[in-house]
Amino acid sequence: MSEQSETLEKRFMKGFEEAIPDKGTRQILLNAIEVFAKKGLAGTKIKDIAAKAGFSQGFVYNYFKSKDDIFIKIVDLAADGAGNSVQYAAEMQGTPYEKIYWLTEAFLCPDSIAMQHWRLIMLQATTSEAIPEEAVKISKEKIKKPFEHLIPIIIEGQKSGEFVDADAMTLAVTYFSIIQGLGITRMQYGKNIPFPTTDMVLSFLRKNPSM
Amino acid sequence: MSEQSETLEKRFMKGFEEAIPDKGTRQILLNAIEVFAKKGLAGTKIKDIAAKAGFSQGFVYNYFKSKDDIFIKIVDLAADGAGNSVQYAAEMQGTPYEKIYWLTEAFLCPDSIAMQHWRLIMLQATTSEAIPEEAVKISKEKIKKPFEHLIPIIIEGQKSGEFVDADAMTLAVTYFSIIQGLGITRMQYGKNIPFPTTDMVLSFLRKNPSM
DNA sequence: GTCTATATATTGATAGAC
DNA sequence: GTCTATCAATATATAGAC
Repeated sequence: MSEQSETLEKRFMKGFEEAIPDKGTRQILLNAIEVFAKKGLAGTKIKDIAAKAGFSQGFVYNYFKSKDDIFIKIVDLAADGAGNSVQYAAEMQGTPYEKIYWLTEAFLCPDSIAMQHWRLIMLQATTSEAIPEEAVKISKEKIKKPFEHLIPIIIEGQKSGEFVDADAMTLAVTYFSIIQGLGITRMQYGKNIPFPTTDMVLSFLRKNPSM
Repeated sequence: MSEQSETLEKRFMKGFEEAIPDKGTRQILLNAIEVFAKKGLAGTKIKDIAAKAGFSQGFVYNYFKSKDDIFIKIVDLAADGAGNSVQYAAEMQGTPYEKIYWLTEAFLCPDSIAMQHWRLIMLQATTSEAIPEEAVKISKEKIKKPFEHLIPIIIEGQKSGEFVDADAMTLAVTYFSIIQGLGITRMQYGKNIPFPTTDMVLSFLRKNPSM
């Protein structure tokens, strides 16, 4: 499991470095992700980000023209990351269940703190009203991609008889909702809380769950 | 379903009126709940709350001594509300599955916008670092009650053979995580998104799901 | 009771020093 | 390149007017 989710982490970081060539910009973004996730957009002060990145407050403005700008960029990257993860799973070798199993473990891996941070930021972008319009627009647009890649996997599993015959979109919504909820629980209570097995998480999807 | 969840709503409001006898204080709190849920603590300005409640900005300070104070009070009420809901389900007549079925419908009822607002505020209280210490303390303390009331239901269902034989605490964590995730999805996409049936939501819990 | 006006503090963003 | 100093804007909380 850890080997596989390292692959996903690496994939994330590789895409990140390609999208953001400049090292200083990356340094600010990486630190801003964590602060935004923990304090929210309005609760985050430029000083917090700067301090965490090891810069002075004013220096941040050499890289970004505003706090909103940093946030929008992160929402953009996070939305891409979610879509790419599912696409990666869709293109794997294996049965539909194996693909979703792998994806689930990658999403919920307790060592992928970064993944939970991305998700909390996407959560703000989709539930908060105190968010720049462009961030809302981006997240609405890019949220489609995970669904577009997950639904074919679900349909394939239904054809092979592995998965229940409910509406595929409903199952996809359910899947991402459950992932979201469990991811938040991970953030709240950390590593050592009783946590369901991946098989248990996915039992809503399977015709004959093995448990 | 709607009849039953009205009961839960009524229960919420009744407890609320008992806890907050003063009408003006309630008026501010009820409006603050919605604004805090949508904008977060830091993103909410006293002016927003005052405007929504139909007061001037300064007038709010006749009822509360600070913004943090309002937030802390709401966290306290929300945490109680969650615990009371599960307690109410535990004390119902019926099989364990019927109790959890009813609770799930009450939690996820698309007309209970208030319920989703409480949950978003509890989410802030448990994931954000930009939150008054007392709110954190209260939520940590009161989060135990829902578990204390849910676990006996689960164990009862396991004894009767309705539920799977996994660790009861793990099942409870899974249950609340799923509720949390689905509740957020409801907030994000509203009423008209494809949504799982309650039976589907609870299939992780049942030995022989009927679907 | 409720509002208006204001003092005080915080912070986002700029510009100039080193 | 990076920081310090500062301006301008916004918000909290208070206090006094009606």
